[in-house]
Amino acid sequence: MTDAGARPLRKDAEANRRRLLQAAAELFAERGLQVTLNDIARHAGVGVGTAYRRFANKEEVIDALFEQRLAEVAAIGEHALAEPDPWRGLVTYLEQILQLQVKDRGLTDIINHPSLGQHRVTEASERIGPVLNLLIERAHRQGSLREGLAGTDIVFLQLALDAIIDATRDVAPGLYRRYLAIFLDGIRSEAAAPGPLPVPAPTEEQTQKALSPSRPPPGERRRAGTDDRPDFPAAAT
Amino acid sequence: MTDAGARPLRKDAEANRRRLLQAAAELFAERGLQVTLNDIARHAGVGVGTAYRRFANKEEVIDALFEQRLAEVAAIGEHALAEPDPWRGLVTYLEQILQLQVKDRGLTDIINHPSLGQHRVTEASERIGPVLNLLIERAHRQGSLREGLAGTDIVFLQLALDAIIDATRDVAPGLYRRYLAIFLDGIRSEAAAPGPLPVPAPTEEQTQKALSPSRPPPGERRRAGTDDRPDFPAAAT
DNA sequence: TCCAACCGGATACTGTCTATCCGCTTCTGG
DNA sequence: CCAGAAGCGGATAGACAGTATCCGGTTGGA
Repeated sequence: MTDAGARPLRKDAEANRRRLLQAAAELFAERGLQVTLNDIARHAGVGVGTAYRRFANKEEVIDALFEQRLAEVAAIGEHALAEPDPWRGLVTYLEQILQLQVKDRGLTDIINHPSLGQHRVTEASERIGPVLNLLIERAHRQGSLREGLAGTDIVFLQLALDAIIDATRDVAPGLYRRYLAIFLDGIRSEAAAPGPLPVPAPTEEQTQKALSPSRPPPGERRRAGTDDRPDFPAAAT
Repeated sequence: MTDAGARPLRKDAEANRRRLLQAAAELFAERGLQVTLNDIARHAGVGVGTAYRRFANKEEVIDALFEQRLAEVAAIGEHALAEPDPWRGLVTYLEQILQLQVKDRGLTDIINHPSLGQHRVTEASERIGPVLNLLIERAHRQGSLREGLAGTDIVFLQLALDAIIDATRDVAPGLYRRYLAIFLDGIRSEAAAPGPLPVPAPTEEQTQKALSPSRPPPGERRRAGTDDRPDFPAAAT
């Protein structure tokens, strides 16, 4: 469903389309979904007009990329399901998903503030919800999972960790693993003697920084001309 | 520091000032810090001009209220410190802070997206940081706290829980307690056999709703005339 | 009684993002 | 090789949201 359109675009047009998608992926990952279609165009090194001719609006761009992301997530789920040890499967799932989110701010956006997500949230949960439930069920059968824990719990646990990821991405990108470990210990059935945590505790300075708006959270202010680097030579013209 | 100004305001002016502060507190709690000074004025039943004559901008209003909130939080800290059992003290602290946040969206805003907080974050952490450290230290001496856990960890744990609170405030206001329990179990030293969780797992429907932007997260759209209910009769005029 | 202090709220500004338009350029098939 | 359809760039119009001011009219209190 990627590009099997009705009648083929002209060669340059198709190239620009890909260029835009690529730029959008990068920008979404880097800054989140709030980037402008104009931003994307500039980053892709094409005119705004071109962007709007290819995609009616940002929504369409997101849609075009969303499938990919969703597939990735689903793949992680399958992969986790393939893991012979159920508990390890669950852990792997969380680790991988979260790692993906560290690198892709846009993905986190869809999950946390689905302002642009709407129907996509539904789609996502229909796709990965079942996998999650399987993962949980398996772990329950193994007896490794705390009584009463449901698939939906994982979603909220992920949401919680996301907040940490978001706050620390630029300050201490791996810190979330510390709290993931804590979570996991709170989630397993037989409470093994809690081992050492994987990451050292954040310093007070890191903590401060993580809570400070110096990063570009919602409305970043980038100096002009910093992002209009057309990484690729323009197509036509 | 509340109102001991240089020379007293005229009676009506002072009344309006209080009215504005009151309105601001309500609105911040209900909708977060993103409300407009105009919103506040309308909610207070006074003109915008009046609002701007009393406070140069929203910042000033926040400042005027921030001290109160901070004091509340600090009080919770002290209170927790007074608790004879260190572990219970820590738990109490978290429970009470979080409960406060459920009711006050603005408080959460300052912590999570301090776009308007800045220096306030510093102030806050200077004020409650030490208390937190004492709380932790005490628990460590008791031996009830997991090795290596620091005061800063609590901040991030709180941040994580905040995300859940924010997402579920309107759908399942108490749900966060379920995850608090999980957290706590991941944080204590001797892993007691994990008891039942305090709140049932969220249904899939609740989960969906929590992730849906039907609530007013950043840019709510309220129908006109819904909020311009001057709860109090206007002062002068 | 008088006037400095105050009030309301229309409105001018500002900044941000969306989306279109149109003159020029480039592909492509006959 | 050439015509003209398809495409291109980017200035700019428009929509909106939030900020802040101004000024004619009102009020408190010495």
